[in-house]
This record gives sequence, C-alpha cells and structure tokens, in this order.
Amino acid sequence: MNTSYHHGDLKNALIRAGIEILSQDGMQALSLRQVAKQAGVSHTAPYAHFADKQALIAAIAAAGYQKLYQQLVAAQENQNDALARLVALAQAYVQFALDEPDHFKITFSGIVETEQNYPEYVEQSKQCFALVVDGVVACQANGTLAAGDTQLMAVSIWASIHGFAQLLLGNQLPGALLTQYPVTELLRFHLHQFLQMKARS
Amino acid sequence: MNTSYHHGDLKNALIRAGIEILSQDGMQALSLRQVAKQAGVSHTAPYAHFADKQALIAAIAAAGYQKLYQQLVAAQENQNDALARLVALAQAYVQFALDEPDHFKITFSGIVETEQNYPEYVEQSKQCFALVVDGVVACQANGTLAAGDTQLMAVSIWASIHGFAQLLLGNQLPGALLTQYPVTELLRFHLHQFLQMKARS
DNA sequence: AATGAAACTTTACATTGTCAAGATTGTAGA
DNA sequence: TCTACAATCTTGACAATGTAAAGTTTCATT
Repeated sequence: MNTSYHHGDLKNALIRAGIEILSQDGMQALSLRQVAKQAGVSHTAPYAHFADKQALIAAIAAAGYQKLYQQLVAAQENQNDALARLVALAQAYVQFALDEPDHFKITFSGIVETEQNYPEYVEQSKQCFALVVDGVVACQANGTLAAGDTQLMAVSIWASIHGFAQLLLGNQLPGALLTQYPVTELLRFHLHQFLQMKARS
Repeated sequence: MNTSYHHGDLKNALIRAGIEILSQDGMQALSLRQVAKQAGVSHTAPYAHFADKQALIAAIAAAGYQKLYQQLVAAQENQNDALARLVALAQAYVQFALDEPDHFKITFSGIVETEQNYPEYVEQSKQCFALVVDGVVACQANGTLAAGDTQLMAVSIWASIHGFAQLLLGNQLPGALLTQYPVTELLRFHLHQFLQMKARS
C-alpha cells in the first residue's frame, strides 16, 4: 500500500505535520500547503481527507485534547490522594500549555468554529472534562470538597485552571508576580482558593 | 483636511471598520483589504498607519480591552456593596464576551503576538486588571475577602472569570448545565467558590 | 481480468499580505 | 508668500494561500 502514490496513512500524517509546524513555527505558519509539503504530498492532497482547512484544524485541535488527556492521566498516576491528584491534573494542564503553546492555543482559542460540529473534537473535549469530574467526585467522597452539584463544581475548577493557563500564555499576568513566585506556586495558590485549604501550605 | 484624499482620521476609522467586520462576519473575514474597503480607502492605505496586519489586530485588541473596561466600569456604577461590584464586574465581563464574541476572541486568544510589544495593548490590559485589584481591595477592607496577597487574589479571580467566559464561548460547558441554569446563575455559582459565600444565595 | 471508488497530481483562479513607485496634500521654514 | 519636505494615499505588482476542476494512479470487489 505504501507505493509512493498512495500514502497509506496520510490523514494522520497531515495531523502530525500540522502539529510539528505549530511547534516549530507557530500558528501563523500553519497553512494547508505547508502541511502538505511537510507530509510529502501535493498541495491539494489534504482535500481527500479534510473538507477544508477548518476541518484539518479541528482534527489538530482534537489531537491536542487527546494529548492533553494523556498528560493529565499520566500526571495523576503517581498520586493517590484525591486532592493531590486534582492539583497534579492542574499542573499538567498548565505545563501542556507552556510546552506546546501554539497547539494549546489552536485547541482552545475558539478558532474551531463551533457552528460546524466536529464530533471527534467534541468527544475528546468531553473526555478531558470527565477527568475533572472524576477528580471532584473523589474529593467529595473524601470530604476534601463539600458536597454539591458535581458538574457545577467541575466546571468551576476547569474554568479556573483554564483561565490561569490562558492568561499565563497571553503574558497577561503581572510580571512582578512571575518573578516573585514560580508558576507552580502561583497555580497552587490559585487552586487553593477553591479547595478551601490554607494557602501556600 | 477632509479633502477626500486625506481622510483625516483614518487610523481610528480602520480600527472601527475592523471591529465592525468582526461583529458582522467574524474573525476569518477580517482581512486588511476588507478593512480598507470598508473605510473607503485603497488596499494599501492602512500601511501609512500600521506596520502590518498584526499591528492593526493589536490596535483592535487594545480597543477591545478599552471597551471592556468601559463596560466593567459602567456595570459597577450602580452597585455600592463591594462584593456586589465584583459580581457585577464578572457579569459584565461575560456579557461582553457573549455580545461581541469575535472581538473578545481576537482580544484574548493570543493572536496578538507577545514577542512584539504593543504598548497600547499592554496599557489597556493593565487598566482592566487594575479594576479587579480595586474590587479585591474593597472586599478585603470590607471583610468579605480574607486578607492576603491582593495581587495573587486578583489574578485568581480574573483567571476564573476569564476561563469561564472562554469555555462558554467555546461551547465547552456541558449542554445539560446550560439548559438547567441561566448563564448568570452559573457564573454566580462559579464566583461563590472563591468568595466563600453560601452558593446560590 | 474488469470496473468503479478512493487517493493523489496538475492546473487554474480568486483572495490576501506586502512591497515599490508615484501622486496628492498639509506644513514648516526661507 | 512661496517652496521644499514629510505625511498620506493610490496604482501596480508579486508571492503565498485556500480551493475548485479535471485528470491520473492505485486499491478493492466482483
């Protein structure tokens, strides 16, 4: 099947190429033609697998969610305390944003038009949210978090983590704070606002 | 000066045209040439006022911050309780995101490259953040918020509000929640996580 | 082996960002 | 007041991009 004409796995190769371009040259360099060139095919080959550029971006964004999911799971693996797992999740979330800023941006900054629905994108998104819900459930069972609407609480925590990552990436946190504290410490403080713990313990 | 050749106030006219395009046709329709056409000038006229497209976008983003600032101030005007003012600020923040989604996105989604520094953009950003800091200070003086590092707390609250708006715009909040509660109620719950109040009071 | 579908290429075209060169107008200094 | 210069705007050009159309190569099914 790999006869130099039929690629065999072009769809995924294009997604990987796109992610690589994002990582190396950033968002503004992500063109269909560059992606095709990097994958070693002609500039219209992507149209056999994606309806248009938006569809490719949606696939790249879905892959971003997928990778994020894996990192979140991996970060939680070594933690057994429910609260520690939530904190580890948040740290991994922010770390992903810092490691792959442009992939993170394209995944979250609403460039994926929501009028069109891209099922894989929605699916991966739900999978990540489910991780947060799990964490909240565990903390509630634990007594670490007060009982209450689990979904609401999970949304709150996700929004908090996400907003922090977003502002951090956008360089919109006061520079004084960033020189004063390491990012992990800032995030820890931020989370403790929710988790009702003594700050900076 | 308005002799049909020299426009007189083209720079601001271009920013306004850009905002209008964002409002009517969305981000993907925002091209330099469309902006120029809408302002009634040739397609290279913008280069007399902006170095490149990024610079125009930065100016539009700065205008976004400015408008947001005004809305936040206006929303707080009728509230005299410190806590109520913070809640009103948050509601106005989210409302702005819902009213002008694409303007909000372009202001916040990191499309403004932070390597280049656009002074007005940074300036307007700081002005908005200062509003949050003011709110925190008032709440601390009030006793509504515990004492502590004001900057840290302001960052936390801003991140929370911002993350909520971002997820809401990205259609990433569970649909079940959105049908169950109005957005203002969701936001109120979200804030109360921070403000240590009884939820849904 | 034949045929149709899927994957890919070549060609073409409109849109876009940006540069270069020129035209028009306001303004500061002689 | 006149003149040169700087700022502003236009025209023309070019390369890069998204995408459609038509043709070519390969795969799979009968």
